[in-house]
Amino acid sequence: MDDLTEMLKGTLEGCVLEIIGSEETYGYAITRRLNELGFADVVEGTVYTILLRLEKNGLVQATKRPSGQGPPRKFYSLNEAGREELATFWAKWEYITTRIDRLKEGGR
Amino acid sequence: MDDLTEMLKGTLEGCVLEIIGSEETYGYAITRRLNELGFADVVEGTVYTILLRLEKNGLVQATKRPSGQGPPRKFYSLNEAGREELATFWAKWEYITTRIDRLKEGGR
DNA sequence: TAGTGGTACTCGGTAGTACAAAGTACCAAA
DNA sequence: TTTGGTACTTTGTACTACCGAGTACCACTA
Repeated sequence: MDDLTEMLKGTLEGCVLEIIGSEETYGYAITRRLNELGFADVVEGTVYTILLRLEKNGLVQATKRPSGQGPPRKFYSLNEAGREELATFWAKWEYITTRIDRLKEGGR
Repeated sequence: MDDLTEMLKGTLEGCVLEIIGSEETYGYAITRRLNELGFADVVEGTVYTILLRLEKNGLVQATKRPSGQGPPRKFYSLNEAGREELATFWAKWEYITTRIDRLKEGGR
């Protein structure tokens, strides 16, 4: 699938939140997860900028831990604000997809 | 529904293409249509910038016609390139929504 | 022991998009 | 004559994903 970047704007951050919400994890693994989900062109730089933004906005908590196979990993988990943000993300997603699908069906 | 702007990036252009594709129409009416579809905060400025972009990229054809109740209207219709772009838009949309819904279901 | 490749994070700059804001202009009705 | 609805344009801004380059740790191997 060719260039999806514009369409991913605003949704990729939510995807990262969802991944973190389901399991405490770190940037490199999140990138791999997104790639295997089908977002093949998402690169590390993108994920890290999202993670730094989430941290700056106080939606996640970060802990650095040694890795055993490379440099130390920075593990992220959602805090209360992050869980709320995730919920509103899914609400928005639901809202938009229903409207657009309605439009697609020639709907009113 | 509060601020959807970031999530609409990349999709709004496709919505406009779809609207034009189903009926030759003009900017002001497209804005109203989007608003009644549920995209309440989309304003005229946004739609006009999209229309100018579509025109610049050679995806639509524009014709100015007198209105009878205001200044002349600029009617848009899709050309062949526009119809192709619309098709790839829906393909991308399908692709992304299935992946994200899969992620949402905790899926893999 | 030097080199290679996989793991892991950071940072500065760029392009694209929706939006805000202000302006222009036409017309009908109060 | 002023208001309000219709209709388009233009300039500037904020936000986001991406690119590219850099740093650094570790295991394996020739």
